[in-house]
Amino acid sequence: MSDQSIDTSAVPERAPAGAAYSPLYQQIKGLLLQSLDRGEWKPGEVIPSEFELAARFNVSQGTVRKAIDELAADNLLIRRQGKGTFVATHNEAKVRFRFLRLTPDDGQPSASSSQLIDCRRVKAPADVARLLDLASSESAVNVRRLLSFDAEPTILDDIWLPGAVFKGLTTESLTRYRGPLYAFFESEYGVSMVRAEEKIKAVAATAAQAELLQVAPESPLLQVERVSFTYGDRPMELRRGLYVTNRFHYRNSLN
Amino acid sequence: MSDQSIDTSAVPERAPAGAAYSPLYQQIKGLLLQSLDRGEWKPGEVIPSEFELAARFNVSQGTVRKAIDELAADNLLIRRQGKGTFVATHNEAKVRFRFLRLTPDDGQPSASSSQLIDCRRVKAPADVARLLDLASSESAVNVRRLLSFDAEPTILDDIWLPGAVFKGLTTESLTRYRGPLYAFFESEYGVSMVRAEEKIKAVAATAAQAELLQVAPESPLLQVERVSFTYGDRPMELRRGLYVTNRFHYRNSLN
DNA sequence: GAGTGGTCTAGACCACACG
DNA sequence: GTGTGGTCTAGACCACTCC
Repeated sequence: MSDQSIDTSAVPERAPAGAAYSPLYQQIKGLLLQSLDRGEWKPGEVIPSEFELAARFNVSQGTVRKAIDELAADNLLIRRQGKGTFVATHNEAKVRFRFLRLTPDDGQPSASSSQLIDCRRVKAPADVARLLDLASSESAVNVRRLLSFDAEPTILDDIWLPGAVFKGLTTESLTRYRGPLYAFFESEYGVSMVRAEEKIKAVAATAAQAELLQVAPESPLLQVERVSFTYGDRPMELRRGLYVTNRFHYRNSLN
Repeated sequence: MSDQSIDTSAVPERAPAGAAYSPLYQQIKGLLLQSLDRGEWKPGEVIPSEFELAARFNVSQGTVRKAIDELAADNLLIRRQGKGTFVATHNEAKVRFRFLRLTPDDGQPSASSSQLIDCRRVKAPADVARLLDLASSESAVNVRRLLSFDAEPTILDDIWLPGAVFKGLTTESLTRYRGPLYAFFESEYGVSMVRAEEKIKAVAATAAQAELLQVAPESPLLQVERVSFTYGDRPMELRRGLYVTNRFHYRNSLN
């Protein structure tokens, strides 16, 4: 239990003159993030107990606790009293609506289905390359799909992924998978989406969009551009969605 | 410094058999919330130091600290190292954009101006009464205004307030005030907005709306319905906004 | 009962603001 | 220097889960 080989200079030095001061628990948080990033513990798995981690890093349990507290607040870890601390995953029911903010105006549940329109591999367009931090010559995967709720077409998604990371992604593998796309990315490509930024506008439907979504051309649609990030704030997905908001709305909480 | 008259049963009992268990720091948080609600400390003021509060409530400083931590995480309090803990206010620069999520597509700043269209006192319509928890016979204040950025009309707001709370509110007092509306509510009516829920849709501009916003009729607009809450989750404002999103977008972060 | 996270305490020391 | 919040520690005990 003692004499771990991790070390990294046992008791981290405090601000070596002129350097940026960083509290111990922040450093521990950084080390935990590294472990998560490199996949030492996979989504859904338990991480070592607080006392184990405290021994590994040569700090007190309370300091580890504070580091984990912050990671749990960011939804990267999930604490379960009596059981342990787990790596967050996009498979849990409570998290399913963390990224999808569109909800029915009345009542809650509705049967959803996804129809794949297209999946191709192309050189990344300039705007996509910029948002995903890709070199202009790199390849990208483009997925287009239509989501329906209660058999009503509601969301038209145009998704872009870095080709270098999502290697084996094909129409076939996508069609076979059941469940949230982000859970698919986790289990198949080890890519965990941790955070996202959205930019929302109101736009008029083009003829092609109107036909797919079964609304009148020029109908107002909610346009949602989302960039999702993995550990280390690396952009990993660009998703441009068009939402029909006749019977649905985008919900948001301001704190 | 000792022998405070607050008491409330010195050391709170732990779960008196079958009762819901509540940690000490949560109870302290509740007491602090009560003090905030009743205005013991006003927005912008310092609250007593952690040690003072610990003495008052007969708990350790660490326990008070955890209670304050949560209130600070909810943006009700603001900690300033070396100075003290302050009651949050809507006057600070960092908080100005906590509720207004509309930002220019490029660049940051822009001159904003507010034009008051209307301010009247009426019996609350059914839908407004329901959202603001008013009896159907109660009065409400309805404010309409047009916000412009760089002299371009951008936001058309339709605001509803409970008449019983906002007694002296008139066109005149509104016009006189400079700064955010929520700061005005704080200083003039002691109403602090603490949290809000928004429902967003894309809609087509009516003729009247189009004229005010100087866009073509049937133009797509972002419709944002916001309900704001004070302490104790009491709804205190209903705001229906229409945003022109040609050069602006609604930004959101998903965690 | 053993192990895990959750609460509470007490005390020491650090970083920061202000007179 | 004094007072405030911020960090870190060590130890005790509670609540929950699983065997």
